[in-house]
Amino acid sequence: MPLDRSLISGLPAFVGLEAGDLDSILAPARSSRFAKDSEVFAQDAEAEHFFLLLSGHIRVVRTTPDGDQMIARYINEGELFGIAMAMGRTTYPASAVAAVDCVVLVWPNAAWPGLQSRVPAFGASAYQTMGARLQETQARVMEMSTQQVEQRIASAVLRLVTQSGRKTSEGIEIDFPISRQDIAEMTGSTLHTVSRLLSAWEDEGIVRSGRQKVTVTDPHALMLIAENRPSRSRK
Amino acid sequence: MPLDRSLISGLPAFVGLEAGDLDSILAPARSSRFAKDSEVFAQDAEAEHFFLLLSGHIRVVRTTPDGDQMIARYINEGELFGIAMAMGRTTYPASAVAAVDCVVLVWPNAAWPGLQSRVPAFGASAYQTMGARLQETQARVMEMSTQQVEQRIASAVLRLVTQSGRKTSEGIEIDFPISRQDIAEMTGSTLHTVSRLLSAWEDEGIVRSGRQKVTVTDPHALMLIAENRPSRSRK
DNA sequence: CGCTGTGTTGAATGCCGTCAACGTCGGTGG
DNA sequence: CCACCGACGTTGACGGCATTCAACACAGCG
Repeated sequence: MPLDRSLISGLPAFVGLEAGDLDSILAPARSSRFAKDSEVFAQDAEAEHFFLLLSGHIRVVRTTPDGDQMIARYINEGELFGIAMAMGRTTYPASAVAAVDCVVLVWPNAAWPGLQSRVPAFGASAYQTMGARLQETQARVMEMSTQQVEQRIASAVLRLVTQSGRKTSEGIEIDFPISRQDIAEMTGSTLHTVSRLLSAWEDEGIVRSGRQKVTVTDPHALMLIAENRPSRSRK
Repeated sequence: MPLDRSLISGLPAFVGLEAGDLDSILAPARSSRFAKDSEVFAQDAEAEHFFLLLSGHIRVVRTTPDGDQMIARYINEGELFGIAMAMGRTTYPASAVAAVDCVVLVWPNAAWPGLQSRVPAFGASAYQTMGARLQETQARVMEMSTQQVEQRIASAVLRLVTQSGRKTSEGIEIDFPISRQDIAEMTGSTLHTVSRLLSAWEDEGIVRSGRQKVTVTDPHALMLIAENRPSRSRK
């Protein structure tokens, strides 16, 4: 049974496309479910598909030859990922793991050239995604070069709540389970340092956090920390 | 007088293109010279052109709001740069400065859509470039997260000599003037640390370096350092 | 009811940035 | 030609930030 075009018609990447275009895009795709903690694709594996996240959250992880891990990014609903082909690669540069139960659209790589010529806006969208990621990544290099750990962690938490936040009665909560270790791997730090800082922020009333859970109650204060502009009453 | 297609016919980005395609590419371009230390474009300026480096070396520099600088990359001969448009940007995310006297081809942004549809290989080449840079940048984030300063600096020097090296009687020399400060800004370090390490390596016979100049005499030893596999006779 | 994954907190170590002083090279102008 | 000056480079001493090491607490699950 073919996929319904309502699946993707609302996505920012595809606004303004006609029904026929949407059908062309969906024709070679199938949808697939991934349970929490299962792997969508593995680093260095032959890239045979590309993906779009319909629902859930996905963690993109890179591992060094000697076993160190880092989280390259989190994928949000509606984003393309695993587009190795658009980057001119034949293998995936990282692994993708479902942070929660996920539903994704999967295309075989072979569909890429046809899609790109038939629906140019689709190719453009992929390149747009790539450009955005290049910018983010460069901003991250800059952060790592010039900022201290506390500022980097504050920035990372802020990015997470703005990109994947959910409003609750207490503040804005990160929408998926995330451990101290995860935040450490995003910021080039250690779970110990992250734990200490989150505890300190909790004492100051900026965040509330628990097991695999972080809620920001005072985003403005966090922003000041991220920009290294100490508010009054900080050491 | 129109530009001659021999200017670009030998570039890896354009191999296999027909004469007509090359002429189409060159038609909207003009060539321009930039003296050493002059600025090709400025960070945050409106992006009105994109560029290809015909000869020389260009330093791409990002500056933070509070004045910290870092070197995002060096552009080598034959590479596209300043392709903000392909990334969906309207301003340049960094400044570009001639590291030596340079000759560049300059296209107005307005030429982009036409070129891309008339010579699809040209657009593909730009996206290829963008993909390569995304990979490099991600590798750099990884490096900064997991490696110590000595390894990062060793990697940076190795990249410089492999991408922009020139063989001399003593070893492979970086082909343009580069200071300790420059290397520090590439690695998120300080000129002091860079100086100390280069001195130490010189004592071990791995490099020879002088004013704005670095020559690697034992690339293999440097590689061992970059991978943190200490050779014998290192502390 | 133990076991595993997660989180907290204290103490010690060490890398590397910061501060400081000096040396050296190359260009420039008198 | 020489004196001066600024940019670049070197080296030592010190100290702070964050990792490392260690021990414990707590939750969820089989």
